Parts: sequence; structure tokens; C-alpha cells
Amino acid sequence: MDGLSRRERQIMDALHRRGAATAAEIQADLPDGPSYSAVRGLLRVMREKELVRYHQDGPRYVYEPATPTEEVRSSALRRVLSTFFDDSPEKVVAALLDISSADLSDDDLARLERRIREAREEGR
Amino acid sequence: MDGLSRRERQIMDALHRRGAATAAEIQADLPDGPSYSAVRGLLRVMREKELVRYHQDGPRYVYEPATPTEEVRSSALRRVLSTFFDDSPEKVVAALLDISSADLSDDDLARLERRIREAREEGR
DNA sequence: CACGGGGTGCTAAAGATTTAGCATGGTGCT
DNA sequence: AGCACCATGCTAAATCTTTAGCACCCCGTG
Repeated sequence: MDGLSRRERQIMDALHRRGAATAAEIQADLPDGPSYSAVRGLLRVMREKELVRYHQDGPRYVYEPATPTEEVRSSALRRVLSTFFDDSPEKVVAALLDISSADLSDDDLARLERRIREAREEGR
Repeated sequence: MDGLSRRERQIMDALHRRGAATAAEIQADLPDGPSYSAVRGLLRVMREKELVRYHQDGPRYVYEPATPTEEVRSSALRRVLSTFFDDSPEKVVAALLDISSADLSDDDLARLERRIREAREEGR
């Protein structure tokens, strides 16, 4: 079985976004309001599949992704890069600016610019 | 029903990557070698759900995504941005450079830099 | 013309996922 | 102690996905 089911993905997303969460918090993040019971059922299965880790926090479990967010993050980015942007980082940056330029201060942009300049200098 | 099933996602990915494809081409792109028949079954359902469009090309159908790639693309990026990068474009750029700096020529980087400078100038 | 090849549609069954609901256990409060 | 509350585990059923396989159609060729 390759890949996650729909709900599993939603849960993993919530977990990566929050870092760690209880069943109730996860439930709150999921679309179409599944029941609490349903969420716990899912989590049980995901525990068995080792998709999530958990540790006890007083009376409840706190879940977190079994594979570190950094890892998943770069493969997610890679996937987007290759399926939607033709493997062109430039296109990603363009889209990124499109999406969020409204929310970017001049400082933010300056920081971006510097990042790239640094990469350039390193590369020579 | 919100979101796609596992196979549906795989198919949509293939379609976005290729722009358009026949059932056989799609099959070739899918993990775990599903049968041709299975692929067509999926496609039939997806047609009904209006996830894909198709048009006849001689004897066969050529499929394409029902919603234009640009749209999906930016929501995919948004999703990654928010679930993995804390809504910080800068972090995305950093990761992007990490992932692909090997493949980026100096020119590429210069182009990136310019893009950002332009955005900056526009914003003032 | 008959046949093979490659496409289509469809149905029905196998398999996964997702859900509800019940049983159980701990904690804190009166 | 007994109750309410909030967790947990589990099973069994509903639902959705995914698959195989058959029937049909069109086209090119021997």
C-alpha cells in the first residue's frame, strides 16, 4: 500500500501543521466534521501502521508524526515542484510571490533576495 | 466527499504533470502497476465526478484535468506553504534552494534574484 | 469477409477505509 | 463512596475505492 488514505492525509497534515496534537485537536482540524470516535479509530490504525507516534500526557495521548516534519516537508515540496512546476524553482518562486506578495513586507523581500544572493555566492 | 482518493490523486498528478494523457499513458505513470482495466474504471468514475475532461482523439480518449492546472497549482502551493512552512515564503525559498541548488546555474539564481527585486520595486 | 488488436462501457465482487457505539478505566468532586 | 467526565480499546457494520472481466464496436489487413 503506497500512500495514505484521504483521512490519513488530512490527519498527517494537521499533525505537521501543529507539530503535535490530541485527538480532539485533530478532530477540530478535519474537514466534514467526522465524529470523535471516527478520529480515534483512524488514529488507532495509524498507530499500528507506525504513521504516528504518541506519548501520554496526563490522561490523554498526544500524537505526532512518526517521520520528522523536515523529511516530509522536502518530499512534499519536491512533489509539488515536479508535478506542478515542471521542476523549475523559478516558477515556484514566481507563484509564491503571486500568492503572498500582499503579505510580504519589504523586509521579507529583502531577506529573500539575500538568501538567493548567498546561494549564488556559495556556488561560485 | 472532500478530497480525492489515493488513486485519484495519483491520476490527477500524472495528468497535471503531462498536461493531457491517454489511459495507457496514465497507467504507465501510476505506482504499483494497476491493470489497464482498473485505470479505466477509475477514469470513468472521475469523469462522472467531473474531475477530468476528455476529448476524442481518433480512436481513443485523451484526458485532462477538469480544473486548470494553474488553479490547482496555486492551491497545492498554498497547502504546502501552510502545512509545512508555517506560511513563510522565506522558508519555502530556503528549502527550495536546499533541494535544488545543485541543479541551479548561476543564471537561474540571477533570474530568481531579479524576480524578487521586481516584486520589491512594485511594492513600493 | 473474418479475424486480431485496441479502444470503449459496464457490472459485480474484493478490499480498504471510515464510522458508530459499546465496554472499560482513571480522576476529581461532593 | 458514588457520580460525571473524559479519556481509552475494540468490534462490527456501512461506505467508498479499486479491481477484474466480459460484451461491444471500429478499423486495418490477410
